[in-house]
Amino acid sequence: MSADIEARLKDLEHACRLAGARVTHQRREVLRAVVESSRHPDAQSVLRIVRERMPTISFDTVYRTLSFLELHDLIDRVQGTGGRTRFDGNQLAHHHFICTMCGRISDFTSEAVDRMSLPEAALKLGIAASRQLQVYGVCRACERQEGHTYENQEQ
Amino acid sequence: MSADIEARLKDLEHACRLAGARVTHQRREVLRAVVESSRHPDAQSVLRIVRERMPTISFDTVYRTLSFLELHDLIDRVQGTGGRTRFDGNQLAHHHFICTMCGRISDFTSEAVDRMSLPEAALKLGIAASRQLQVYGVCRACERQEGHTYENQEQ
DNA sequence: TTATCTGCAAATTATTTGCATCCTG
DNA sequence: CAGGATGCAAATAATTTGCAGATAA
Repeated sequence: MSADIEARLKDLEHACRLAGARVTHQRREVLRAVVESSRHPDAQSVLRIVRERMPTISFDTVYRTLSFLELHDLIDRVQGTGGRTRFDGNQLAHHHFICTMCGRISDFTSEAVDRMSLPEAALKLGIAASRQLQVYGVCRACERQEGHTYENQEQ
Repeated sequence: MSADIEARLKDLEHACRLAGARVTHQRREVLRAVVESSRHPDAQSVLRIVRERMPTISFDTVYRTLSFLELHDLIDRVQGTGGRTRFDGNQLAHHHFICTMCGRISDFTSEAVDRMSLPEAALKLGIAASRQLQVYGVCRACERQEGHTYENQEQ
C-alpha cells in the first residue's frame, strides 16, 4: 500500500496552494511517513520515522502537521485499540482488520461492502457519505503466539 | 435502546461474583448511565449523568468503573469523532452511524452485514471474531441546520 | 471483620498553544 | 521582504495511580 508517494506530494502542493499555505519540508516528510507506513502510525511513531530523515523536527510540529493534513483531506484520523490517535494515509476506499491482541490495524478492500445498500434503519439516521467495516480478531502473528501460550507466556 | 436495565444489573452481579469483586452502588450507577443512554457517552458525560443520582461520585471512580465494566464485557469502548473515548452499553450486534458534524453516534442493525462473508483479503489477515460497520455522514438534525447555514451560522 | 472500593490529590500521558525566530514564495 | 511555519517550553486536557478512610460480603 505504499502508494505513489510522488502523486501524494503533488496533492500536498495543490492543497497548500489552494489554502495559501506553504509547502515545507516538514509537511512533505510527515505526509511521506504516514503514506509509506502501512501500520497506521500514531503521532509518536510518525515523529520517530520522520526524525530519521529530519532529526530536528519537533513533536508539536508533527501534531500540527497531522492536523493540517487531515484538514485538507490528505490523511485520515483513525482510532485503534490503545488510547492514542492513529493516522491513515490510504485514501482509497478500504476497511480495517484490527487485532485485539497487538492492536495492529491492517487494510483490506471489499467491493461487496462498498457497494451493498444500507438498511432502512441506517438511511433514516441521515445522509451517508462513506462507510468502513471494522473487523476485530486475532492477526496471523498473534495467532501463532497464542498457540504457544502454554509454553512461553502464561497469560 | 434503553434495554432491560434490570437484566444488565444481574449481569453485573454475576460478573462481580465471578471476579470476586463487589457490587457497589457506583458500579451499578455507571453501568446504568451507559446502558440507558443511547448517546454513547464519554467519561465526562457519564460523570454528569451519574451525579444526578449520586452527587458524591468522583471522576476517577468513573474511569476505574468504566474500565472494570469493559474488562468484564459489560460495555464497549468506542471512538467517535472527537478526542475522547466513548462508551457503548449496547451489547447486541449493531453498527454505527457517525455524524461528521456533531459527532453523534447512532446505532442501527443489519443482518446483511452481520451475515455477509468476508473477502479473502480479510480472511488472510487473521481470525475474525466480530465486525462493525461505521457509516459516516450527516445526521438528520445537522442536515436541517446545514440547510440554513447561510442564514444563521456562517461556517 | 477484612479485603475491596472510593474519593482525594497528585502524577502521567496525549495533545495544544504562545512567542521569538526562521524559511518559503 | 513578509507572513506563514517551526521549535522551544509551558499550558491544557484526558486518563491513571498511591493512599487512607469507607463499605460490601
